[in-house]
This record gives sequence, structure tokens and C-alpha cells, in this order.
Amino acid sequence: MKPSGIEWIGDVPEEWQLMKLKFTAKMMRGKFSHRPRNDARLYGGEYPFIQTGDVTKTEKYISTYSQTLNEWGYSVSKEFPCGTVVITISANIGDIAILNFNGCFPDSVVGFFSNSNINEYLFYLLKSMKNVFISESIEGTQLNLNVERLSSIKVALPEPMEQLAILDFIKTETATIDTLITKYQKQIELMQEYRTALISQAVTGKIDVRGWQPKTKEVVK
DNA sequence: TGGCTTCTGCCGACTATGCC
DNA sequence: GGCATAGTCGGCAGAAGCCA
Repeated sequence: MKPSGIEWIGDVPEEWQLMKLKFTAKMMRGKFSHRPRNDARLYGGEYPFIQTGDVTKTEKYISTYSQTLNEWGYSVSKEFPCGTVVITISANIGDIAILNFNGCFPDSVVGFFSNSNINEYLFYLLKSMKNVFISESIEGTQLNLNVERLSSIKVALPEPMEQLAILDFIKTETATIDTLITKYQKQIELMQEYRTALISQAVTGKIDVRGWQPKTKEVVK
């Protein structure tokens, strides 16, 4: 292990590379240069237009969108390719998602794109850095993270083969956790139903509580 | 090369929404 | 209804492009 020199990371394996975010993949900022931005003449075409809200609502892959652009709208915006990892940099800082199709973005979103498997690894990496992004943001009426600050944030990257191994680990472990969450949620629902039924039966006289005594608690030494 | 125009990105402000 | 937060928009400053 070696010290990364980055406070929030601490020590990292010797072979991991430390680099600024801008060197991990091709970095692009969205745009929407037309004013006013809500000009109806630019919308309603065939090009998906994704706002920060669409990113925020997404767990991992962006597969739906609320607006589309026509040819004119497309010409004033910026299209990110399928597979781009996107991050919101205005208002709601540091929400991450992966684009599941080619789509256009406004300037409140930045994209990272690489042809290698690094896109998915980057997704998990950036996802874990939300607090870092927030702390790097400029605080005005609301938080804003500009491209210069974002691109200068340092990260530690393993070799591509190790990235794949880490991805496998994350997928396997999170699948196990998701299964457990589903199982316990079901149990919680059943307990809530039981509680409701119990209350109902008690207050309607279906249960005879005469002679009932509260359980005595064991004294913990 | 300097001045004008257009474009781009940053950031503050406004609006919508949700929660208490 | 009031407040907090989220989401989007508009204005402005600086950069880039264009032309004389």
C-alpha cells in the first residue's frame, strides 16, 4: 500500500494510478445555448433531451426521458454517446448515471466517456464521491460545481483487469444485499399487517386482554 | 490588430414540489 | 401556510470567431 495523498481515499495499493478526473476518460460538458431555454420551437423532435432531474431519478442506467429536441434544438445542444457516465453539476450536485442511448444534455450536466470498460467502473467510483463533489462546490443561492474544479479532483485507478474484478465483486455483493433487502421488506410488511390486525382486534374486543400482564424486561448487567 | 458579434459556461434567482 | 430543497432558467462576463 502507498499513501494516495488524497484525504478521502487514504492508502491505496502500490500499482494503482493517481490522476485527475479529466484524465480518466474524455470529459464533455452539455450545452443548451438558445435563449430563452424554454422556447417551444426547439422541442418535440426525435432527440432525447435529459435534464438533471432525469439523472437524479435514475438508479444506474438512464433509459427514460421527459423531453425531446427537434433538429433546431439538437443543433444548440450537445449529444453524449450511449455509455457516457453523466454527473449533475448544478443545484443537485454529484448525481451519477450511465446513458443507455445517445442523448442531449444541458450545461448543468458533465459526461465522461471511454471506449473501455472504465465507464461502468467510473460510475461506481463517481457514485462513491458525492460528498467530495459537494465539498468542492461553490456555495451561492445553491451549490454549483464548475468543470475546472470537477476535472481537477484526484482519483485512484487500478489496472483494467483489476477494474473488472472489482466490478464483479460489486455486482455479486450488491445482488446478495438486494436479495436480503427484499426478503426483510417482505417480513416488515407482514409484521405491519399483523400489528394493524392486532390493534383492530384489541379495540373491537376480539381479543380478551383481561388478565394480560406486560412481559418483564430482563435487567442487563 | 482592433473592434464588433456571437457563443459558452458560471452562478444567482425564480419556481415547483414536498414535508411538517 | 411556511419552510426547505430540488430543478430550471436567465443574465452576465469572458472567450472565441469574424471581418475590415
